[in-house]
Amino acid sequence: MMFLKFHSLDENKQQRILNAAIKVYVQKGYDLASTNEIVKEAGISKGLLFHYFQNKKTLYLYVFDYCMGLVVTDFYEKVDMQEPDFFERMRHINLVKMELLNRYPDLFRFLESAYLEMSSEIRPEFQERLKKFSESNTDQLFAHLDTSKFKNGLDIQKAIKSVLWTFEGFSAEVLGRAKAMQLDQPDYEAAYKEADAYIEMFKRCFYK
Amino acid sequence: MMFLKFHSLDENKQQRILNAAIKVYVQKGYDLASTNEIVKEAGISKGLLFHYFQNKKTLYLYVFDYCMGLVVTDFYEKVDMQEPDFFERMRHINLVKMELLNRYPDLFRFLESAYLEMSSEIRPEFQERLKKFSESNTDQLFAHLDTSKFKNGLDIQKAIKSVLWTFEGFSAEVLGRAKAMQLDQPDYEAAYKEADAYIEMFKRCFYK
Amino acid sequence: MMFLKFHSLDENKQQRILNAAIKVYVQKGYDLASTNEIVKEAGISKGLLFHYFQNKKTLYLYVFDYCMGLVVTDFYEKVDMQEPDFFERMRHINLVKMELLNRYPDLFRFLESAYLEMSSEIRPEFQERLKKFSESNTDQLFAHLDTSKFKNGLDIQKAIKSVLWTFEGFSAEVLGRAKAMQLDQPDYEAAYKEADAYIEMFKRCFYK
Amino acid sequence: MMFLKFHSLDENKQQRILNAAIKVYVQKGYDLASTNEIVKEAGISKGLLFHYFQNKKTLYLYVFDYCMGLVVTDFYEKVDMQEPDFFERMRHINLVKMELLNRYPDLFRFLESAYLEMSSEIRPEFQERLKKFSESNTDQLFAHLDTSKFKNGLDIQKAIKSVLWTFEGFSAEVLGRAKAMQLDQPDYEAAYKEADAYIEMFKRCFYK
DNA sequence: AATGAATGAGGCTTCATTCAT
DNA sequence: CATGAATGAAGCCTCATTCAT
Repeated sequence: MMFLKFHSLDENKQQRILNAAIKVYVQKGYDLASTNEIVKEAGISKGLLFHYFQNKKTLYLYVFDYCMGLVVTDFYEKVDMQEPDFFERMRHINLVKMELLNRYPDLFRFLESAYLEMSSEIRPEFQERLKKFSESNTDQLFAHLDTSKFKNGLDIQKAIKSVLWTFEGFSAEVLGRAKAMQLDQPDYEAAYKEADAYIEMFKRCFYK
Repeated sequence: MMFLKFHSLDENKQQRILNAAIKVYVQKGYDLASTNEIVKEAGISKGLLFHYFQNKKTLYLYVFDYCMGLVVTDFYEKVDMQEPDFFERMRHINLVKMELLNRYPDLFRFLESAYLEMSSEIRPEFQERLKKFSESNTDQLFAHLDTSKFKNGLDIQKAIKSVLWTFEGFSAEVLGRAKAMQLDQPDYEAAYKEADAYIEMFKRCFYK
Repeated sequence: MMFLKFHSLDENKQQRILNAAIKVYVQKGYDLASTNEIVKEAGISKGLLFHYFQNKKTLYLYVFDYCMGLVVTDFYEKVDMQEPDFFERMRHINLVKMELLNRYPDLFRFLESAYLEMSSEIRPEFQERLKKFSESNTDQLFAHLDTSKFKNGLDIQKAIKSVLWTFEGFSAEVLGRAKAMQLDQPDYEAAYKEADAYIEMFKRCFYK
Repeated sequence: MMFLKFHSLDENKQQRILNAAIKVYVQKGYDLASTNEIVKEAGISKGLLFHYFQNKKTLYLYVFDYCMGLVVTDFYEKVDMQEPDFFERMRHINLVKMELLNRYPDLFRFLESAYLEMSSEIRPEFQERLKKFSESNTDQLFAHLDTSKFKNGLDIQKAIKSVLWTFEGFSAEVLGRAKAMQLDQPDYEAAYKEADAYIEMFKRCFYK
C-alpha cells in the first residue's frame, strides 16, 4: 500500500530509522519530538524521512503499528490459550509480559508512552486503533475459561475486570517505583513474585 | 504571594480566564495548548495573560492548584472520615465523587488530563504536587479503618489497593463509554449503582 | 517648561525616581532597561512615570541632564580657572575629578555608561548634547593658559589634545583594572599618583 | 565545526547575509538589531538565518570573528615588524590602518561598534575574545623596539601608552568629524598627514 | 495625583514540510 | 534514491504606552 517504498529499503536502514523514531518519541512524546532529531539520530537526511513517510503523524502511526505488531505476535504465540483456569492464565500472561518487557524494552516503552499520548493531533486516529485492539484483546485473551470455580452468584465479568484493573494499576505502580528510584528498568523478577501474591489473594477470595 | 494581582481582578474575568485555560488545556494538552487560543477564548489580550501569569507553565500550575483546591476542599468536607468500615467508606467516597463530577465536570476533566500530562516541561514540578497530594490522599482517606472484618491472613494493603485500582479502572470505563456514546457526561446515577455492585462483590469476597 | 510637574513633586519621591532610573539604566543600558523595573525600584506606579515623563527617551535624557548638571556645576565650582599653567590646571582637574568620582559614584557611572550608549533610539538626540557640552568643556577648561612655557614651534593644540586623550585612556584603564579585579571602585588615591607621573612626563617633554 | 553549513553555502549568499548583519548591527547595536530586519535586508527567510546560526548571539559572534579575521590577517601581513624605531613603526601602522579603513569600511565600522557594545547578553563571551586579541595585539605590535633613543629616565611604558591613547583619541576625532560633516568616510589622506604631525611632535619631545 | 489593568506590536526561535539539485 | 537549503506560520514572551477609575 503506502509503505512499499519503505519496506523495499535496506533492512539495516529501516531499523535505524525505526529505532531513532522510537527513541525520540519515547523521550519527548509526539509533539515535542522533532523530525530534525529523528533524522539526526537515524543518520539520514531530512528529505528522506518525508520521502518514505508522508508526514510526522504517518511516521508515528507506522511506528506504533510496527511495535504493536511485533509485540502482539510474540505475545499470542507464547500465551497458552488452552489453560482453562482464569488465574493460571493470568499468571501465565504476567510471565509472558515480563519476558516481553525484558526482550523489547524500547518497544514497550514506546507503546506505553503511546498509550498515554495526549496530543490532539494524534489522538483521534489513535484511539481507533487502540479500541480495535483492546476489544479483541480482552475478548480473545479470556475466552473459553472454566468459570465453574468462581463462587456461586459472583458476577464473573466484574471479578475478571477487577483483576485486570488491579494488574493495570500494579504495572503502573511498578513502573512508577522504578522511575522514582531512577532505575532504567524495574526488577521484573520481584514484580512477578508480587503479582503472584495478588493472584493468590484473588484466587482465595473469588474462588469457592 | 504571586497571584495577588490575579485574585484582585474582577471575579467574572477571573472565571473567564480560568475557564478558557481549562478548556484549551483539556482539549490540547499542555504542549499544544497555545496561549493564543487561550486569550482568544477568554476574550483578553495576549499581554494581559502574561501580566497575571509569569508564563505558560505558571498558568498551568495555577489552574491545577485552583481545580485541585476546589475539588479537594469539597471532597474532604463531604467525606465522612468517621466511618470505620472500609467498604462503607468506599461507597461514600464514590457517592461524593459522583456529586463532584456532576458539579465540576470541567475541573474534573482538567484534573484527569493533568494526571496524564506527559510534557517534560510540566512533569517535574508537577510530580511533586501529585505526590504530596496522593500521599495525604490515600493515607488520610483510609486511616483508622476497622481491619478486623477482613478474612484472616489477607494482605490488607493489597486488598485495599485492588479495590482502589478497580475503581480507577471503572471510572475510566465509565468516562470512555460516555465518550463513545457522544454523551457530554456519563450517567452518574447508573454508574453509582454499578460501583455499588463492585463493592458488594468485594465485601462478600474479602470479608470473613 | 516640560518638567514642571516633576519638579513640583515631593523632593524625596523625585530622588527615588531618579535613583531608580540611574540604577537600572547603569545596570542594563538604555534598551534593556525596562520601565517596569524602574517603577518597581522607585516604588511608584507605571502610570505615574509616564505622567511625569512623556516616554522612556525623555526620562533618559532628563536623567542625563540632571547628572550632567550636578556634576558639571560642582566641577566648575571647584576647578581653579585662574591657574595659568596647563599642567598645574590639569593636575587640579584630575584631583577634582577624583573627588567627584568619590562623591557621586552612581552619577558618574551613569554618565560613563551614557557616553557609551549605542542605542539608535537615543543616539541622535544624545550626540547633540554631548557635542554642545564637550565643546564648551574643552574650550572653557583650557582658556587663558600661559602657553609660553611650551617648547618653541610646538603645535600647542595637538600637545594639549594628546594630554587629554592620554588621560581619557588612562581613566578607561583605571576603570578596566578595577573591573578586572572585581573592585566596586578603583583605588583613586593610587590612580591620582599615577596620573601625576604622566603629568611630570609630559611637563618634562613638552615644556622648554 | 559549527559553521560548515554556512561555509558550504553559495559565496554570494554568504556575503549577502554577512553584509546585512553587519549593516544592521552597526546601525542599531546588538540588542535593537532585529533578526527580522537582517533577513529582510539579506533577502532570505526567517528560518534560513536560524538554519545557519543557532541564534542571534551566535550570528553576532560569527560576524565579529569574520571581521576580525579578515582585518587582522591583512593587518599583520602588512605591518613591518622588523622596523626597530617606535615612531617609524607607529607611522607604518597608521598607514596600514588607513588602507584597511579604505578597503573594509563596513567591517571596521562593525568592529568599532562591537568594541563599544554594552549588551549584557553579548559582553561576557565577547570580552574574552577581545582580551585574547588585545593582549597579543599590543604585545606583539610593539615588541623588539629600540628603546635607546628615548630620553634618559623616561618611563617608556607610559610614553608608549600616551602615544597609543593619543591615536585612539585622534581616530575617534576623525570619525566624529566625518560623521558631523555627513561624509560617508573620513578623508583618510588628510588624516594620515595630521597623524604624522602628531608623530613628529612626539618624536621631537620623547626622543633625546 | 496616582494606580495598574489592558493593549498589541514586535522580538527570538522552532518546526514540519517542500523542492531544486 | 538522497540531500539539505529554504520557507513561513506559529509559538512564547516582553515592553512602552494608554486609559478608566
